[in-house]
Amino acid sequence: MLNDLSTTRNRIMRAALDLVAEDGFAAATTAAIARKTGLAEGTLYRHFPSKDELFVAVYRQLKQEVFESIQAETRPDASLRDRFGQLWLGVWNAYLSDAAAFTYGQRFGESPLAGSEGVAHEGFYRHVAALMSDGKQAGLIKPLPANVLRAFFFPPLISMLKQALAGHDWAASDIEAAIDAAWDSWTL
Amino acid sequence: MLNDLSTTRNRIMRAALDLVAEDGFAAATTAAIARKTGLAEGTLYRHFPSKDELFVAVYRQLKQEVFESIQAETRPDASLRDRFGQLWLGVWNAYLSDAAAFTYGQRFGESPLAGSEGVAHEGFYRHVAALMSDGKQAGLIKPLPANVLRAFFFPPLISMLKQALAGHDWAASDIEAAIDAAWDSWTL
DNA sequence: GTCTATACAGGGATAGAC
DNA sequence: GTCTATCCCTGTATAGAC
Repeated sequence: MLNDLSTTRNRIMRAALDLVAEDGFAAATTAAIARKTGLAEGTLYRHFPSKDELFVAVYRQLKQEVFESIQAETRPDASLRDRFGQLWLGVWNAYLSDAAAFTYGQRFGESPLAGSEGVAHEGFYRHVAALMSDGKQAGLIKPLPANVLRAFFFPPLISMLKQALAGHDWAASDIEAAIDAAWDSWTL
Repeated sequence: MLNDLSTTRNRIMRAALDLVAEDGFAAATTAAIARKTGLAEGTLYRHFPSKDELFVAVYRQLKQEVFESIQAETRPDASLRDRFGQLWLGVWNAYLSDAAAFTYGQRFGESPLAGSEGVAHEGFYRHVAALMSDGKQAGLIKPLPANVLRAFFFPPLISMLKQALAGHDWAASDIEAAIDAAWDSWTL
């Protein structure tokens, strides 16, 4: 995620992301970002109007790239259960490949900057919504509100990701079991 | 939570909690805390050695009070399913009664200050562990690692709480359904 | 125990030369 | 586009009187 460092703008964004992931927003000062990129502080303001807007731009880019990465791993013609598993693993793999990006997302989400910003990508919600609606129509999935079902999909996944990125080495069987448990929470 | 305002120390802690909940850690400056309590900035340092230690003290107090509140709502002699539901509702009610305390906990958890600090109360984990172990022995609950099962208990609950405190009005049936879904994710 | 006053550092942001 | 220099503000923390 955010791995194209060919432009100065992108290098600034990546530096901001890494600093926030390492030591939080308080540590991601303009001085620190300038030092990490090798630029002067003044130069940052040629690329972003303010520090806050830089942080928001990073978050938007992050959401977009995670969404694209997940799209690539998903086959819409598979069975419901397989689509469910593919989506779960799509999110899992996307974030597992970039711990700093994951931590940035978590911290941004709890920061006041998140207020105006949507938490997840639009297309992403549509993706999950389609899965739920197909499953309800097939009589497989509980007729519950979308936000109840979502609460049993993403949050447990995020919780396990946090542990993975904190050093926990999940067994493949645990991953499978987690997908099963999520599926059990959704189905009749 | 943190509602005993009889001492200056407690009033400082509550002010810090409220400020962080309202606008994040960056807004909880010594000046803001002093203003909110009606004290002088210098006085804060007669009660806490540093601002960081104040924040940590608030978090510890919070964990302790949530734990006690949950203990009060739990009957150890009930059925497994009932104990499960009581625990779920215990956490739910504890945080629902104090939105600011909940938000403080979330923000603290994503801040670098959380690094050294345990996320949950010790007695709390023991409580959940007993539930799981009894359930596995009874052949009711899946023989999965504790951290997998926990991922399907607290994170969905927290997710629904966040929505509730953001203004969403959950139907009683949704709460019941959520507890059922969590139970389904745990059981064979 | 609480106040006033202040030291000191570090933060975001801008001006203007190159 | 980038750098240097600098402004101005705000933040934490301390000293010392009351």
